[in-house]
Amino acid sequence: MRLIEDSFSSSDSAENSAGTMTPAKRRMNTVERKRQILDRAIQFFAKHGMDGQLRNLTKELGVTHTLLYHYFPTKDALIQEVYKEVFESRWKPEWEVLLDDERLTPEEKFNAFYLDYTNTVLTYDFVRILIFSGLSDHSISDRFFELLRVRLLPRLIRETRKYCKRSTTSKPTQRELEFLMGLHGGIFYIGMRRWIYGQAIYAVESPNTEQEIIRDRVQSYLQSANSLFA
Amino acid sequence: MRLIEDSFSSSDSAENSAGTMTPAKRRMNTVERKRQILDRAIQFFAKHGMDGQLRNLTKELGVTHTLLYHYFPTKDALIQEVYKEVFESRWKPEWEVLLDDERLTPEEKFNAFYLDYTNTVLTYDFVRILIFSGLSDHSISDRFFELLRVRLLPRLIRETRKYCKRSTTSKPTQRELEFLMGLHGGIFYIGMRRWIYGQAIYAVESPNTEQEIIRDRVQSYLQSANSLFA
DNA sequence: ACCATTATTTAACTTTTGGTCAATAGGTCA
DNA sequence: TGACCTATTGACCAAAAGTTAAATAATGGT
Repeated sequence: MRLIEDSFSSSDSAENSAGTMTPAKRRMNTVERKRQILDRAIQFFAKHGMDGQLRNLTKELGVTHTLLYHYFPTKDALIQEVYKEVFESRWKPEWEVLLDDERLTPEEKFNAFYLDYTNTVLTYDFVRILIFSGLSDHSISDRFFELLRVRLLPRLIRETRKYCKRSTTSKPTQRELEFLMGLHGGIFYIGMRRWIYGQAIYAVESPNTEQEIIRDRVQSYLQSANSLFA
Repeated sequence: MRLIEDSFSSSDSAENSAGTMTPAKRRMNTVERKRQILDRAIQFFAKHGMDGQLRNLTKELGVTHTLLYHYFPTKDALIQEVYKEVFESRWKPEWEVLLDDERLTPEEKFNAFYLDYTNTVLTYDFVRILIFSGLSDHSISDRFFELLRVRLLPRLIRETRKYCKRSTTSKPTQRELEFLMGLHGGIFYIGMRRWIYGQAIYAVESPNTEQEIIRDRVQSYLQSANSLFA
């Protein structure tokens, strides 16, 4: 009796994000279920932090919390997989290709890159999990910044210098890097406001506003770099 | 026996932040102890988040966790006081005075303000607690941004317009505000890198670097505003 | 249709943690 | 010194939360 009630009240078909109405498969195959758990865990931990309770997470899945231990040895193991997933899936190698493209001007590169960066990195999941990570251990935030430092910043500095018609051979100075971080931080702050502080910023009604904002800032950055580092 | 050991091993004199070596007063007066608890709670929650355990907090104080309930009715009450303390003690009304000062140029105002803002707001306690708050309920982060929105941004926009020799009467446009948020966010990001991601940025060896960084960015912002909103 | 496999659940254990309360003891004042 | 006040503690509780192990029931292959 209780069994039957439960399997109805908390089955997938009800919870299933209003619309896709899958017929509440009783038993999933391993890989599919694991995927499902991981996806949901990303959203869940992004929302509640890594202290979120497994029982609440599995409730969203319509499953008992003990089922998790069939797929992940421990909560921490699950969290590590969440980190890995969020972290590794978001970095686009294309960015490096884009920034190395000979046919584009520095300005075009900056604009294209930051627009795409905003859309792929500055998402709910990524921003929040990155910051949750930073607040506790620095496990992923460190790795992420390492990517930034090695793959991205040198290229952006190089393009900045190209724009200013300066030599691109010498090592970036601290001052150049800090000035660049002003632009970069200002753009990351867009994600902060949106996903941490819950601000609307610019509404859905104007999708190209974002592009304008970035264009303004990039232009400002490049022009000022030109006069600062002349 | 156990009693005696405990009162030695975890007494104040040991934990007492290496240096001030007070002789481990057995019994404090109410107001003094409350102050002490609150101060420690701020550091503690800033470090571990609001989910930090009371037993760990009081261990740092060399006191049983039940003592907290002598001073605060509940954990949440303590947290509210922490919020209030951190939040209310950091906002300086002088900032508004400074920005309204007739004798300073816009550039001087921006530089002076953001330098002081960096030093008072971008501290370990403040940045982390603000973000912890933003990640859960938005209780303080909302209030803080309200201050920003009402007391600060209009003044900064006004000064920006003055710098550009434009009329300061009309309401700030979305574009102006967003451009300003680029500067503001870039500066807040300094605190993020330092206190969330644990980056060194510029080391202690060069204390005036911070001033240079801000100066560069402010100058960039104002000059670009001039050309963007001409 | 039956059996082996394994996804899933149920029940139970353990530790953690916010909170209560009566008992203890440090400090002060007469 | 003795008595009162109250800061502080120790024992305890109940709910929360991670983890385990055995029982159950889909599913797929023969």
